Amino acid sequence: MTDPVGRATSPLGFDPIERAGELWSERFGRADAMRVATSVMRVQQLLLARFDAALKAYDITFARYEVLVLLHFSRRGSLPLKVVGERLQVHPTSVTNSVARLVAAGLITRRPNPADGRGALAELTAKGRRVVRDATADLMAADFALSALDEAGRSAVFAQLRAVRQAAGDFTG
Amino acid sequence: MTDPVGRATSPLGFDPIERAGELWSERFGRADAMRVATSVMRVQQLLLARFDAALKAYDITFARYEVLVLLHFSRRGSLPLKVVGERLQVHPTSVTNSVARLVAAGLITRRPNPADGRGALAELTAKGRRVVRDATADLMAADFALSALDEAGRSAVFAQLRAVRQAAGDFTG
DNA sequence: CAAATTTCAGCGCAACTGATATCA
DNA sequence: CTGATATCAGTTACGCTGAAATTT
Repeated sequence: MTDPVGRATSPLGFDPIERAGELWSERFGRADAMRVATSVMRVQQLLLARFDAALKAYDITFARYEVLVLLHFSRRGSLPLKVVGERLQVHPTSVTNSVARLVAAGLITRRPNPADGRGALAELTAKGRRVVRDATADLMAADFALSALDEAGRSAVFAQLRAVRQAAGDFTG
Repeated sequence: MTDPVGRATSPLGFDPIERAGELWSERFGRADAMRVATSVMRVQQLLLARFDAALKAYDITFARYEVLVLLHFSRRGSLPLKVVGERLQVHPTSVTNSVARLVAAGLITRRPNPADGRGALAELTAKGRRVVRDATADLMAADFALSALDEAGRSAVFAQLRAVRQAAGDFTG
């Protein structure tokens, strides 16, 4: 039996990544990069499980929540699907899929883009707007599962990961 | 058209997470937690895409690579499936699946656990050992896609994420 | 007997490929 | 015409649930 975080019911009595790092040093060499990479993988898994659990009350996944937030931020509450894909860095077919499900849930509508006959616009409904606000309040109340980090830690992690993203070509800045 | 990182072909001219943080501050309030959470999600996606691309030469996914590394670290090159699941924090059914595919690829074998008739052992084959070593050399040569981080940055990120993992109940230490 | 280990069938989500329709 | 936008069908990977078989 496991919990929704993909973890055996009883936590390990030691840090598995630290342990892997020790063995890695003995066998392969420097373990610092591997430890960071593995940590990112594991924390992503933990956070996603927490977020999806919190969002279950609104019947949306974290990926769909991100779409709602993006639309909420736009001036008119609507955006071309292309822009959604660019900003959220998701595949066009995934955008199509997310949008279809959000439409089915009554949280957004879609209509042709008057400015470009090829494209479509996704637009928040009143219900969608309520859901973004309520879901966001819940996630913020849970501090995005990051209460273990103080302000300095948050800034540091953000800055370091920003450098990784930039080096990977995510954006030019 | 997108690249395997799920990103539009041309990178954005600004940091989408930083931009989201600004809008978040205006609409919702403190954005520090959201920025860290979103960064972790995005970096995980980037790293995984890089790793999977590097491992494609060996026809394994990163998840399966992790199984091979774990077995390589064990004294006999074999471990009960249960231990594999605990250490890698993956669901029992996912272990079954990974193991089946690694067996099919000739990288491990499985046999009943002599010490516990209920369980099974996964054991590295000679080919599996070669693959772990070669794949590891490739990933280390690529510095796990983390060359943007210096040693202080790596230590900081690891320590901060470790606190998050611990707070989430991943291990007691 | 109850508990542990693993498998199996089936579902959901998301990324990806390749092909296609439509429009700039 | 080309390139861009988006959809659709189909594949794969992986996590999860619920049920079952086997053994402790």
